[in-house]
Amino acid sequence: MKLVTWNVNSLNVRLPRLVAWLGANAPDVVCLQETKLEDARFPVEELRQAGYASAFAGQKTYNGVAILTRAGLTVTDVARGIDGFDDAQKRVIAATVEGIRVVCAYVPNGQAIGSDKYAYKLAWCRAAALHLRDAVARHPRLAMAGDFNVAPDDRDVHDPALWEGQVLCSEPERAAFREFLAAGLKDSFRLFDQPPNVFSWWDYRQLAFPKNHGLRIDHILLSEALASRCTSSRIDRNARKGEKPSDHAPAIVEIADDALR
DNA sequence: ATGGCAATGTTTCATTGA
Repeated sequence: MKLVTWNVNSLNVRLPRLVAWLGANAPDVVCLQETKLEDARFPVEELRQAGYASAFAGQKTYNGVAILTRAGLTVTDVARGIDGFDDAQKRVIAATVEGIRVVCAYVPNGQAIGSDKYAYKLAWCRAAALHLRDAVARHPRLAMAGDFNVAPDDRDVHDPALWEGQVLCSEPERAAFREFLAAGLKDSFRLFDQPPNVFSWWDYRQLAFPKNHGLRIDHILLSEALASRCTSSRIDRNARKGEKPSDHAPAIVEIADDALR
């Protein structure tokens, strides 16, 4: 199974790029963030023609998440939001695909240390980690994929001194990320030897992408049962190139078929 | 010290993102 997460920064704008990428990469499951579309405007038919079924939870302008599954895969138990956490923002959708629980998450950005949005981010992460513990207990084969808006450690930052203590890199955010791992998950990217300076997001400004001034903030976390059967984890930097890219690149894992069902 | 860029709707600017 090939599982992907991609913050598309507006599905309306990025649909042609997404459809082209699906055709070239043939993933089985795709977690999307920042669709920025109300459910009534979700491009169900266009994606169906591209060979994918859609489950989604969206809103106008901000946020919005979706899980796409290759036609023919069995999808059950679609759930939206975090149990016990009342949140108007559409940031979580989960579904069971071929026996694997897939949680698609768009963690709040946090804006600035000490801001209301930063407090919301930390509260959101606490609630999500709590919920995750139950979810992993119920679903031994679980993948949490999304835009975590946290660079877990300095290897994930192009200039750690510049970013030290800043939002996306602050210690409370990194501790929140470790709480996700403590729920019983592994950062799939670090299951493998990786080259240095691999990132998933680059600012649109200041030629950040050509200079590779990026952060690795998009992650696929795997429960033990899936981590042990994961054969690769990488980021498709090429998807950040060309006209009208998202500022994020997709992260991709492959899981051996014997982990399914 | 600050803005740089992109997307959206409140649209010819303000807000948000990261």
